[in-house]
Amino acid sequence: MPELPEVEICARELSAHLRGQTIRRIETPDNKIHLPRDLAGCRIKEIDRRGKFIIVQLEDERRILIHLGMTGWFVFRPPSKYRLALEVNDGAAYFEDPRRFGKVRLVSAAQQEQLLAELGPEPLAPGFNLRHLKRTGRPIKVALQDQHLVAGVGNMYASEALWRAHIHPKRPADRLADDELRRLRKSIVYVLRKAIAYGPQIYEVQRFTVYRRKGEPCHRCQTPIERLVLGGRSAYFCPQCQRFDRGSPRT
DNA sequence: AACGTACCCTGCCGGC
DNA sequence: TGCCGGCAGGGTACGT
Repeated sequence: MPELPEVEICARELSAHLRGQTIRRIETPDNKIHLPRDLAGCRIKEIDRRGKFIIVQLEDERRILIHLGMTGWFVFRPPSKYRLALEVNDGAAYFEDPRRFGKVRLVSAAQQEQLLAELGPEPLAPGFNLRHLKRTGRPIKVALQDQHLVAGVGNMYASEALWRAHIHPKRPADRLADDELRRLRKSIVYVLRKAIAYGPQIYEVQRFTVYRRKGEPCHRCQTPIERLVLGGRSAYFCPQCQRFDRGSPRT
């Protein structure tokens, strides 16, 4: 499940292969992806990321906005099945996405601005903080995954960051103390940065402390990890380290 | 407005 | 061994 780190790595790889190149041909075998043929001849100026979106900036100020969905990623040699091929003068990028939840669309600069304006702050940008989460009473994990509140955090890194910060996923966001929010902010930045540091190997070297480890021992206290469903999504946590009724961890 | 839920889609897992 | 139902899980659209 691509979240901020995976999307960041994907964007960097795309940049390495496509930046400065001119589009030669676009192929969209998937009937849910539509890109105009006239993109051929257009030069790719820059590739950026905002939240979980990849932004391919074209020379003519149009942008290809890409969301990887759950199973999307790019490869640079033709795979057996792909939803989009972007051929450039020196190479090509192929969009693989078995579950087809990914989205690709061409937008104007103004449309991009409008779409991405609704995203919350970037966790890795300077000045990032979680003070605004005090304005919602939703469970903290649900709030963290709301892209309007924090951009780029999804199910796995939300669980990982909450474990690291000793905070129960169900705690109402508006009842977190200042030091808890501070701890959580640091934990988010830590888990995201660490994942990005893995680089393209991320899918092979991913090591989770709680995510998908139900029943296995907590890395800190050996208590079996538990799973609960929040906002229709799995939350993994250590019932010992992340008490619902106790704000602060024992240090 | 804010929150909960169904849906999209397909690979994979467990049960029989 | 093989089949099959159900689940996971991003975002979004919709109902309350």
